[in-house]
Amino acid sequence: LTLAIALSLDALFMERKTTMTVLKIKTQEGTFTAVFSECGLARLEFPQTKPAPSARNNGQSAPTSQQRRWSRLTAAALQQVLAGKKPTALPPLDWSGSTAFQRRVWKALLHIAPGRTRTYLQIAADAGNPSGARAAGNACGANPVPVLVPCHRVVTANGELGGFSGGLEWKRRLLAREGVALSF
DNA sequence: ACTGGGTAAACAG
DNA sequence: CTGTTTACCCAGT
Repeated sequence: LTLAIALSLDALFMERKTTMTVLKIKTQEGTFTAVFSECGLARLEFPQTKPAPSARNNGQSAPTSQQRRWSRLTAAALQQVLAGKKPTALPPLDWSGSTAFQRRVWKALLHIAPGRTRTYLQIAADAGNPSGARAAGNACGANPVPVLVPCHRVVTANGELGGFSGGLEWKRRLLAREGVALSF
């Protein structure tokens, strides 16, 4: 019963899936891939070391002028965070499809200043669930816009690094840029 | 250093 | 709804 309802809702969502445009963003650290919807930046991918996995740069619709503007905002913000600074502006973020808990977690991440860290437990509390540290970790792992939404500033309560969707090397590098002393 | 119980959220079936 | 999987935490060995 509930399964059937879930399936039909899913079908509805699939039906109104918006077209995404994919743009490359060059930095000193490599070429990032940004995916824009009509609502804003939906995803940011780290430079791909190996092949070209984002298979679809081909059949995309041309970026709107708005999306080109968002792309410039994204590029500028990216440079600033990579330099260890707080970005002066962010593009609008498309968090559609995420849960309320995830959005609360991601919003809390935006309040962590460069050079500061916060634990999964603290983020869970920020998001309104003090016993949800593990769930907060899951939400961080599902963050579609790493770097700009600084999930790399979240570490474990016992002083370890925790995980990182883009690979722990990136997490270490980003924290080092911000002057965070790493003891691992 | 390791283990086990507690805990929450997303997901597949 | 049940089971499985986590980027966790804490108190015991």
